[in-house]
Amino acid sequence: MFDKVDQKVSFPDLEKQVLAKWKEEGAFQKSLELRAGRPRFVFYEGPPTANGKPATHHILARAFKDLFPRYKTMKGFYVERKAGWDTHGLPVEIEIEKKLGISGKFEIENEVGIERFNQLCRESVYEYVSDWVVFSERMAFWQDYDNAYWTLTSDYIQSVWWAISEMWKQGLVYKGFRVAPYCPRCATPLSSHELAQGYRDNVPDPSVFIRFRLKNDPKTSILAWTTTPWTLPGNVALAVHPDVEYVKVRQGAELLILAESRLQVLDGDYEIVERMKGKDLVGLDYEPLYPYSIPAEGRAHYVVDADFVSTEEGTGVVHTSALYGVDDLRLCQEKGIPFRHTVGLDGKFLPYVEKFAGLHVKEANPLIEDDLKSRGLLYKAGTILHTYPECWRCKTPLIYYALDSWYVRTTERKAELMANNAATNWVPAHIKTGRMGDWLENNVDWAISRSRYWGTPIPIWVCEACDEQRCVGSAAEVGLADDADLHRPYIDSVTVPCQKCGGVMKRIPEVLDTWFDSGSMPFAQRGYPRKGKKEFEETFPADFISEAIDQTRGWFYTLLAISTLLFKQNAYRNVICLGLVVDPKGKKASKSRGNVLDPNYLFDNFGSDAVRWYFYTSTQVGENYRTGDAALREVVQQFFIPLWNCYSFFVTYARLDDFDPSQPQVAAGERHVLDRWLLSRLSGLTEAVTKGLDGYDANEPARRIHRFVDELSNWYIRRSRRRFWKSQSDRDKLAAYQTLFETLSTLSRLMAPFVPFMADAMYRNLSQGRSVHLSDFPEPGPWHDAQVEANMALARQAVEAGLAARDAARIRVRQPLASIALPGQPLPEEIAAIVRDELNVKSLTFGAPEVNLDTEITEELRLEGLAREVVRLIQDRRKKAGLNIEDRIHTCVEADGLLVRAIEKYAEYIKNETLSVEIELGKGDGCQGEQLMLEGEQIWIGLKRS
RNA sequence: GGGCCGCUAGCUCAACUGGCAGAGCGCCGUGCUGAUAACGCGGAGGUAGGUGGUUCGAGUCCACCGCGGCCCA
Repeated sequence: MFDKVDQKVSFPDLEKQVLAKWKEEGAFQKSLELRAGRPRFVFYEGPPTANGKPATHHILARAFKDLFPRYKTMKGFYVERKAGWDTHGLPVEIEIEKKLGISGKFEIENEVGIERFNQLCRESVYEYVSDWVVFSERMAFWQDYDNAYWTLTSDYIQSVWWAISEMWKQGLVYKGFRVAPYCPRCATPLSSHELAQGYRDNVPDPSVFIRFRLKNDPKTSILAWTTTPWTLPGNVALAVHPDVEYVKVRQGAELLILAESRLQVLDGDYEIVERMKGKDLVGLDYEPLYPYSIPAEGRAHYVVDADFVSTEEGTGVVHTSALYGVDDLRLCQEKGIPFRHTVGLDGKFLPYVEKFAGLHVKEANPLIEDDLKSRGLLYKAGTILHTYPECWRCKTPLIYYALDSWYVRTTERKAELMANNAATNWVPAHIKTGRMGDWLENNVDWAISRSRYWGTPIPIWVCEACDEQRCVGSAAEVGLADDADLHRPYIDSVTVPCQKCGGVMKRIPEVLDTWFDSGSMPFAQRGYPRKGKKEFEETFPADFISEAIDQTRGWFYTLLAISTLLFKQNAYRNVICLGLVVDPKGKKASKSRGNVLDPNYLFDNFGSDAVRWYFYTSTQVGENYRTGDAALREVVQQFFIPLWNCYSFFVTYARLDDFDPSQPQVAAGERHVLDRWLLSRLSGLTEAVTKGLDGYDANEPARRIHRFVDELSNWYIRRSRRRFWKSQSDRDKLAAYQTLFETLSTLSRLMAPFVPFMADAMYRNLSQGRSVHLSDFPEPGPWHDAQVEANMALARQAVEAGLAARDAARIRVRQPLASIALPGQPLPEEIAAIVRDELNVKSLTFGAPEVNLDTEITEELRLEGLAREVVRLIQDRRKKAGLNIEDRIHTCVEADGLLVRAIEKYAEYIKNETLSVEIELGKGDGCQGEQLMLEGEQIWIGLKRS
């Protein structure tokens, strides 16, 4: 016997009940035990940073992360789901700086101390973990939180160390320069994350045009433009675009070279004397502005070609200063141009830049202009307003500045990276060759070091005496216990003897890019290679990962890079790359805009299944989600309520009739055509959902399920209602129950990976309390019947045409008519009967050239129509009186003329339809009733429970 | 500045390889209802972001431009 189902249900409440049951039963654990020893399906959790609260976009990623493991579990795989927490990095540090009311390295090191600072960072990452667990459980994201990996543990850090040491052994780790936005006041580089917080519009800056005199022809100058005169003492080259048109122009006594499309920057008249391509200029030597910028050896101060040169502004010639621009540095490295710093970490010119030594770069700007002007090298100067980054802490304008940095030489393995990417299944597919492929195509060496505190310390020790370098791969190698805290500042004081000269080796001060931590998780989550060798080998690479598109250059890349370098393959075979959650207008959610959706609000108002379903169905994967109340309300109204009503309809009648699902099945061939049709559709649905999920497509399967529920509700159940309702229990009724039971049972299993709560609530009641998540995913039943499906489609078209014809004739459907003729081929009688019933006509013929409805209402038809009206009124009263569906009643009717004749003639019909034991003419004793109008005549209808 | 994605009805989104522009919501009219906070039928609502091109034929392919988003610089 099925439990009673409330037709009015609160989905959020329902979910909480199911959640409680899961906890009580240990459902997740059971689902794992059920598949123990079975082939694995490997999922990797991309660890969220644990020091912030979960937000709505986390529902999106977790919805997809949960879907496929659930599906594969039902398909018989063992799907371990190890949770993970990303615990290091700048966001954590910044939060602590805010809490302490400090900012910058000076205050951290000298006022707080690294020890206390890192202790606070460590504490802060635990702060939100319980929020995350509650959030994830609330949305049915099943994960093993008890065995989560934490990137801050010694085991994890040692695995990461091992990874770096392996790269070191391959000669892939080196020290070089890295240009970053740099705050000279705070003496620290800023991450892109910090940079994004501090752009300011309309910042005034100098705009200067400089003559670079050609060595072999001092009358001719190349004209270059810059907004940072302070970088001019560091000039080492001029860059031109090889394919752009340049011109040499005469102005008075001098000749100037610039891009033809930039001639507008010249003051006064000019005469073009020569044209050339950028590539024709390449190799020309020019007189250096200053003698400071290069070491003694190597060739500098000549024209080079560069693709990044644009002709949108300036002169089409880019002054290149090596250490003060990202492109500049890359170009000089590519071309082998030597360089050295002219400016120190304090933002002041170095002593050997004699003219400007000790001056801050901003102070030096006008002096440099003056100096060049006095030497005749300044063509013109002015001021421009542009958008320029400033330090989010102290509002100091940032400069781009090259710092020492440690790199991994990923460019050396670019071909392998691209091959491994090409072998990976990306969903959507365009990411592979598009965003990801493009990123790899333009791969630059990975800058892995950060001059910060709360991170995995880089395990490189350098000899103070002889500069010998050593990279270690475990704590033991530097004499530490396995469980030692390997963070700063403790690790900073660990020294090792130099094997080369016997001197003292000290660790470099940097910590590791946090992305290196998370990219190491395939092995570091096991503590590999010191531990977990077997587990790692069994679970590498992952079958499936999923995150949002912003991870292309984040986790998706670092997993690929690290695995390619260490294991010569990608760490994942299939990846779903999700779009972003935006507001209903397509704008990114942000606190300042006030358009952030609170996940708990969504869970409480719509239920987490509804939010999940919305993410699966609303748009193609990879697109953005315009998420708001209206979209979720629609999901509930369009899908969840109709589905629930199908289910509650079944349970209501199955209880009344004591339906027993274990009875012998009525053979499919003996069942009503509606049953055969529905089962055929169900079989097709099962096939399509399976195929879709096997291909990592959630969208099409979910949309198909939605369409199926619509057909189930608005065609099968609507047309089958009377079969469940009728009082005699015959084989047809049994077949209807068996069909609907099979359908709901299969449907709940098909839906289980998508909407785990709803599916479990349904399936449990249909299966004596067994969780749907412990069941097998359905296989398509042997019911496929293309003919029945085709005929039913024709029948629905026929109904559509017939109802339109009735509407055009202004005859309501309740009024029976004699006949209708429709175009097309005849349908089998069992299906034609459905059409007749739906159209309420006595006879249906096919083959007419157009729809032909017999609109004549004979007296006999009229009486029958009135009888149906009376039935409707009685039913309406039953409902209003709050009677149960199965209650028998005593009905009293008072009317005249045609109405009485209709009631008398169709008394049996009316009694049968309304469960009236008796129809009494007149206002009988105890009947609650009211006076009504029917077809222009008075009628009094009353009833009482019999 | 570069790359990728998107732009189709008032809103949210469909349409396998080029072949008569669709659905849901909303709106108007109407019908139906003892499963449904529903449902049916009809209707209004589209220069498919813009401009060119390829083609017998373009929402679909190509080029350029615009707007939105993400990433990189």
